[in-house]
Amino acid sequence: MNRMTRTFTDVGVGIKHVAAAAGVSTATVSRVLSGGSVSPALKERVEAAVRATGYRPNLSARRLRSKHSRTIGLIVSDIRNPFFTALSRSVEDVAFRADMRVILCNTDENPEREAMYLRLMEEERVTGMIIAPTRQTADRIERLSFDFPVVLVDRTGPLGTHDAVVIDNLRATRQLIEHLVDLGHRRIGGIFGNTSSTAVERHEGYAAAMRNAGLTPEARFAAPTIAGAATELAGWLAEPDHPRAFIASNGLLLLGMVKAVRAAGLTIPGDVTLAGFDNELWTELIGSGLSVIEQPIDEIGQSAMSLLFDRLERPDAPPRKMVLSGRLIERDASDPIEAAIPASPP
Amino acid sequence: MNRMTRTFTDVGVGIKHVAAAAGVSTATVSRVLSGGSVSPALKERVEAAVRATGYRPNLSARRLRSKHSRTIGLIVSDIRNPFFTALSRSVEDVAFRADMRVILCNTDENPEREAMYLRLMEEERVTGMIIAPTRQTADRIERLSFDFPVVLVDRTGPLGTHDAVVIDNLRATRQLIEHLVDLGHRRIGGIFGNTSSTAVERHEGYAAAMRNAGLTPEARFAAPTIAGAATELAGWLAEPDHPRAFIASNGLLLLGMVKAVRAAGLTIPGDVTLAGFDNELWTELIGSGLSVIEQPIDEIGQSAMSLLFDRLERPDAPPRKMVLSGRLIERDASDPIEAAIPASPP
DNA sequence: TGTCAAGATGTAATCGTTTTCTTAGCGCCC
DNA sequence: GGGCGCTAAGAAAACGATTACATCTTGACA
Repeated sequence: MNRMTRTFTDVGVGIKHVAAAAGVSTATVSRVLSGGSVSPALKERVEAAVRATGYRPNLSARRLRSKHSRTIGLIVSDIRNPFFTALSRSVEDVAFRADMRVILCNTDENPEREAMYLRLMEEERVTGMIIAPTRQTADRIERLSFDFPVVLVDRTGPLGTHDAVVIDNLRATRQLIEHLVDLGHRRIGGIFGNTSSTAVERHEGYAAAMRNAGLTPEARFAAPTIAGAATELAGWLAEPDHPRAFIASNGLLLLGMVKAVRAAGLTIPGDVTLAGFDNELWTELIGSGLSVIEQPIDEIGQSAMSLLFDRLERPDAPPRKMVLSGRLIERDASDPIEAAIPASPP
Repeated sequence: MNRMTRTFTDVGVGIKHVAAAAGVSTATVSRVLSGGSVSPALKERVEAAVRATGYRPNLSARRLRSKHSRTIGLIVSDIRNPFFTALSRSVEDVAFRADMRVILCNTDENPEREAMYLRLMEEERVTGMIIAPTRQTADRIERLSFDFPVVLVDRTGPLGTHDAVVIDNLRATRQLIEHLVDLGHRRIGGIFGNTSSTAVERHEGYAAAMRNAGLTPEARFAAPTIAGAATELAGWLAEPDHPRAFIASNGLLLLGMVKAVRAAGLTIPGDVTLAGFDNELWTELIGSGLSVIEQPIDEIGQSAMSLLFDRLERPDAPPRKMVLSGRLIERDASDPIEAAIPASPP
């Protein structure tokens, strides 16, 4: 026990040692461990030997032989985005309960990193992969064929080759716009991410809803980060005739917008009303003037895992796209600024 | 290519196919792939064969034979806590650059889950493990010996058997208290988590700093969650003679406290001043009356990985404890309430 | 009582790599 | 020109489990 030199080169006990200790064959040990049929007597002896030797099965060997990795690859584009954090937690939780592990891959919206991680998934022979890809990579993935189920989350490609879980972005954006219109806003700017299909859809929903209401869309695009949105909105607010309401295509952008508003010395909802996606904890703190679409993140993660498991059982079933819906959380500016003012063209 | 039935049972090409395609032995292929010495001619042929066959090395087989898993186990207690999110990102980033993968383990401060994940780390034969354990598990870990380096982050045990990266909690808490005292506060309550060594240290620092200033500590403990702190503080605020300043031992608790204050119809910094740990993005939004200790999270993650790599090279060096320091970010209540009022015993 | 099926156990092949060992070839030096 | 060392390459062992297959025991049933 008190080795004077540690070496970290595993010289641990293997299944052979256990077998020897229990006086049985390795096959029997294996069967005890994986629930094969063995007599109670032997089973007990083996279990005792396992305890006595402190045996830990070597998962690499097990995987190599059994061809089951019991591993889920989770590839997210920005783990600092609370949406993906919550998603990770949800996926990890399901995996844990299914006795599977999760390899965490963070790509920072970088297609090169995505590509490397895709390759890793193949080399790991993962049981399945859950990924929120950039637009670029989504296209690639849809053209590629994998030896394991792939589930796209939050983001999809145009082809729909793989299973997917998304929310109804068009509907959600429409709700958001209608809400702002109800409040009396006529000019509503939008800042959207420039890397994801989700941002694209939300932009489309925004544009459609605006036109539907007889209003003119004013959209700008930014890197999907706090700083990206803050810079973009700061510039916008510096323009003489800027809108008094804005929406953002995700929580990070929304926070960036709040910061920009504050930095410009303006108040919410006094000067500016905001709205956007993700019911992040801090949004509640703003109090009024910041309505959001809450996404059912836990359900997204759980659904993704379900789709994945289903797919393992029916590899040839047609791909399923699961569309969940967001929930509008109204945190109104009680006294909207432009309520009485007629709409003016940009 | 257009298989009519997908099966997900890997029948992929192995190193043998590549070897055959290139007209060489598997040993040569292996050497090409891992940078052994082969003639340029063969090397080229092998690389062509790899490309042509779409060969993906089987990592399980590789690990089994080579005994290097190139895998880091990361065990955090609550991935939804932005501190751990940032830590994960940092660790993942270093791992990625070192061509290693990260297994994500979230324990929800649950010792049973921690135990299962510890076992998993052994079975995975990880290269190393980075863990933020509960107090209970920290004690266990310190008594246990592992076949791989273990680095404790954020939290430690009393024995110091393993490498660790922490911040100077006593100093940080002292800074926090001194700052509040400078602002004129005499009664400062504290809410601390009840699962981590970190919370304990911060409580000790708090108590010491208070006594040092001739003040009476008033500490309470709660589950380290938003709800935990919110409930605790709500009750506290309902008491007739409660403090007007509070500190929290982490960001989650701090947010819970903000919510409780708001829910009680009180204002920050008007009625209550808060302070605590973790410079989370939302804290800035409060503006005034909420000072925080910013932790160098990226550096913590990077240092943990460094300690781990160092340990691999010198297994027998004495354990190192790396103590980083937090930075006080003052967001003052400019006009502290009790400034002119003499201290009153609780 | 003999046959057969079913269940328990052991033997040995196997998974896909890396690595050790061997051999072949080549240049160098005395 | 023979011995020596060095490098490139292949053959085969090894990694540690699972599992196909063979063997043996036992009980049921005709």
